[in-house]
Amino acid sequence: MDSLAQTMMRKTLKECPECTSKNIFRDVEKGETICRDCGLVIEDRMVDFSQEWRDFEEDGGASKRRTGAPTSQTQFDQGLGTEVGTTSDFYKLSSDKERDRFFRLRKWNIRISTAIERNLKVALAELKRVSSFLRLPRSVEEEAATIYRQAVQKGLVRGRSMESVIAGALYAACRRHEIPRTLDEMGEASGIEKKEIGRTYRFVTRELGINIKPSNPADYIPRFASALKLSPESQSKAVEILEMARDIELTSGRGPTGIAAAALYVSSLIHGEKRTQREVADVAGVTEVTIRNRYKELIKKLKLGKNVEKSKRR
DNA sequence: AAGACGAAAGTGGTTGA
DNA sequence: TCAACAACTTTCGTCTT
Repeated sequence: MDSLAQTMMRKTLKECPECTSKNIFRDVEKGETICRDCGLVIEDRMVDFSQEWRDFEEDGGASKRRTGAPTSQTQFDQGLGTEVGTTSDFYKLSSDKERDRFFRLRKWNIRISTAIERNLKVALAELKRVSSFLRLPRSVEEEAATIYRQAVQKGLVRGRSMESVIAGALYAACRRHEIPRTLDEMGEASGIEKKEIGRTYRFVTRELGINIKPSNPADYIPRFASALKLSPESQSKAVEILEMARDIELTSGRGPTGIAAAALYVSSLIHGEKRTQREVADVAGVTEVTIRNRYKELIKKLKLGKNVEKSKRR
C-alpha cells in the first residue's frame, strides 16, 4: 500500500485499531484522536478537514469565484509577494519618467525583500521541520510563525540563534493552544538545549507581551496515559485527582508535569494496573524523586491512602 | 534483583532588599 | 546586584517485596 492510500485510510478511520470500538473522539483543536474505550491515542496529528473553498456556481456564477492559494503565516511572504519585473519589461515602458519610477521601485523591492525575508524563509522551513517532528496541528504552527515574525520585527533574534527562537515560539504556541509539549520534547525535536529554549521562551513572551496561562497538568494526561498504556478509567481518575488537588491549591507553584505524573501513578495503583515510578517518570520527563514528593502530598492531603492500601492488598 | 523510599548536595530561576 | 528561597535533579545508601 502506498503512502497516499495509507493517508486515505487514516482519514476515514472509523474504529479503534486496538479494541475495534467505534467510540472514537476527535479533538480538532488539539489535533488528537482518542479511543474512548481503551484510551489509545490513535492519531495525534490530523489533517484539518474543514472546507476551505466555497463554490459560488449556483448563486451567482464565475464572477465571484476565488482563486489562488490560502494565505499562510508559514509562507515567508504569506504567499503574497510582489515582483516588480525584470529589465526586459523596461523596454515596454515609453517615457523617461516611467523608466525612472520602474528602477526606483525595483531597487527598493529587492533591498527590502532580501535581508529580512530570506531569513524568514530559512526560519520557517526550520519551524515546519520541528513542528512536523512533534506532529503539531496546523493551528499551532501558524501561531508559532506569527510569534517568530513579531520577534524578528522587534529584533529579538539578535544575540540568539534562529533555531532557539523558533523552538521558543513553538513552545509558546503550544502553551497557548493548551496542548503543551515538555521542554524536553521540544529540545529533542529542535536540537536546542532545553535550558536555552526556556530562556528564549521567557524572553520572547515577555518582550512581545504575550501572556500565557500557567499550563494545566490535565493537558498532559491523555498523552502520558497513552504512552503508559493505561486504561481510560485510570486516565479519568487521574484527571479527577488533579481537580481535587487544584481545589486545595496543591498544584500552584509546582511543575505541572510532576503533578500530572504523580496523579497518573496514584491512579494506576488504585486501578490495579500498576506502573513503576521509573516508567511514569520517564514518559513525563521528571525524576522519581519528584513523583514521590508529589505522590506523598497527594496521599496526605487528599486522604487517598485508604484506596491505595485496599488495592494493594488485593 | 528490582522497586520504593529518603537524605544530602547541586542547579537554574525568581524575588525582594 | 546580591542573597535568600523554592522547585527540581542527581546521586547514593537503605529498606521492602
